[in-house]
Amino acid sequence: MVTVASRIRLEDRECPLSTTVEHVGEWWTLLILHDAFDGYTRFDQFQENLGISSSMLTTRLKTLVTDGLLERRPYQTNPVRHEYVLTDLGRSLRPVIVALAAWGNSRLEPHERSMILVDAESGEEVQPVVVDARTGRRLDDSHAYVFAAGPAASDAMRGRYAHRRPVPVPVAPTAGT
Amino acid sequence: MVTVASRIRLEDRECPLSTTVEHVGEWWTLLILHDAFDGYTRFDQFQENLGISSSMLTTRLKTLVTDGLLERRPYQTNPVRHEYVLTDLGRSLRPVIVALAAWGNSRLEPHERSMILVDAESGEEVQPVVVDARTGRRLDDSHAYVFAAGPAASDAMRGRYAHRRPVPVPVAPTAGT
DNA sequence: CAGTATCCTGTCCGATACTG
DNA sequence: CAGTATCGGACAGGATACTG
Repeated sequence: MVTVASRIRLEDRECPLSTTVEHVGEWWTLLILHDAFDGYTRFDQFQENLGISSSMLTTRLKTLVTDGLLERRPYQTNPVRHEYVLTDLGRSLRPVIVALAAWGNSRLEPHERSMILVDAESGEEVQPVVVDARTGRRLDDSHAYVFAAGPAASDAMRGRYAHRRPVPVPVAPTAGT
Repeated sequence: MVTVASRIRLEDRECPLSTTVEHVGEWWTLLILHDAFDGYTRFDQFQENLGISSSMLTTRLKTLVTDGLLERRPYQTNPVRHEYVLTDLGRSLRPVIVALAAWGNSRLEPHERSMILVDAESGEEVQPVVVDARTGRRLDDSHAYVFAAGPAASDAMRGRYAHRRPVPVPVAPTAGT
């Protein structure tokens, strides 16, 4: 019953991963959001920063507004002009963007990084990591945390996690390749 | 000169966000990775869990192996059979998956969640948040942290962050919609 | 400046059929 | 069981042209 219903039918999936991907799955969506986090609000700013075609930008902005991630509001009235600002919901995606960017950076030496996250006051680079809010422990790649069926899990989802064997995450013996 | 070169040319982008999206941008890629984190390693397991077509699964697995996120290795030899296990690089994507799933869950009441991340021993649900590893402070939607040009930033990237105005993240006055 | 409309291409993806 | 090969549809996205 989702309106857009992207190419694979994710509506009938209950995985929260799919839910998120459904909203930010299009490449440009993420990049536009990133622009928004950088303080940009206007059509031409997005267009210039991203090099996106105007037609695509129109489409993506509409989706973002429809999804409630951006709010479109007039900022002048003679010829009416709109700007696009993050909603609370949109802002809540920040950790996702940060995590995504952090992974990209993690594959580079510090001096190779072209975009970093910094403390707004000190200007010092921050190291984004994902932790458990209660314990502060890193979730990283440790085996200490696993996905599991939640309260609202369907039978299918429960079946998925029925396997739960002793070895949670099989890994390749050596590094990559 | 990237081999796959997905539809929009991301190779010429230096944004770490784009880099990540280039690797996990395809819907199935993320979901396959998620399966791998859940301990699944075999073709038919992926296929059954995800409901993906075999041809697509083949393609995606190949990409994942090529990208160094999964390793394909034989687990039996009479008829040779392969399994797909996470490499170190692949495992390093876990925080990204977790962050993505966490956002999906954040939009639901706890009792509505069908998939959660739990402590493997206690079984207690964990609350994934993104923090600065050095200070432990949450990166959330606060204005305390902003993206900035890194050491390797191109002129374009520097230009992008030259604006840095007093208000880092414009927000909608009220909540959403 | 801030878009909309139209055409076109690439490719993601499912469906189906086939193989050792 | 673990895939490969091929077909076709849907749609993201670029390019271009047009509007107030």
